[in-house]
Amino acid sequence: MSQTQKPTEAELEILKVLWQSGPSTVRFVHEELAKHREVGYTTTLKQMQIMHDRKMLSRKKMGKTHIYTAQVSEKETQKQMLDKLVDTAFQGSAMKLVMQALGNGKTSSEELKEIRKFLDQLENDQ
Amino acid sequence: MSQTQKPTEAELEILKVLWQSGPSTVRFVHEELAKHREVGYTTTLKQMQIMHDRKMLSRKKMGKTHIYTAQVSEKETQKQMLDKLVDTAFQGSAMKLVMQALGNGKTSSEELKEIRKFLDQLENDQ
DNA sequence: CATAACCTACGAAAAATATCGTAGATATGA
DNA sequence: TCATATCTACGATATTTTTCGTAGGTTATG
Repeated sequence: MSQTQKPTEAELEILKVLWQSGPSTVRFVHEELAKHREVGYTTTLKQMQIMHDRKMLSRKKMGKTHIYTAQVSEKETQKQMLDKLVDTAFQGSAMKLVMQALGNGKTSSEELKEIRKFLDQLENDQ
Repeated sequence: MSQTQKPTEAELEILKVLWQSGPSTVRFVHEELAKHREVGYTTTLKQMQIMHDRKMLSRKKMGKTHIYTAQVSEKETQKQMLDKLVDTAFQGSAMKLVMQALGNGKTSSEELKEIRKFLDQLENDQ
């Protein structure tokens, strides 16, 4: 049920691309990464091969290239990272984390409304 | 203004102890860590010495031992880690993160009320 | 067909983290 | 005073993560 392993920094960046854009070639992922930082093509390739070994990515041969697909779910990963953060940095209190997250003023009032609705649902379920 | 560096895994565990218990000796921190996992005393010592070198901890000699104090603030670190998480795993949306954080049903209705109050404040401020 | 433009696989090195052994200093107390 | 316990400092080693060079294959193009 639980995730095999927590992704490293570099792995997460790759997953992020795949989550956003869906199944992709190494080339594509690489170009996305290269927009933000200096990195060699073979670095990205190797990274993705390793992730494939670790079953974090699946792949399928299409002509001469491979199409990679994320095998760890975005939701699961989010949950895992979040739980960990709550535990290590927020002494187990999701509330503290939430307040900190909202406290920077970057969340629009539309989004705040959404959250309110969500709270309503939560309380009804109890 | 911003933090010097993001703490590593092991560093965070040490900081956590110091945040919770205040200025402490290596011995004390070590015993706390050892409650949760196998680790040698000199490992903790070395780790804390390195953190001292990196200015994450200050220290003061008391008799033959040192008393270490966290020099990075809990709030700052939380904020930094959170921002990063929002950015890398939640596509920049604090709302998504918040919902995920609250969605596991572990937050009490008292806490949910608190959050509601907090939302009120936020919206008033706008 | 030759050559350029891609692609993969593989191995290895570099860099960052984490771990621990040993030695020497200082205090404790039998 | 001598043995024991507890610290620190230092240096190495181990482990994990990140990076990239090189070789060899396949496809597209002149």
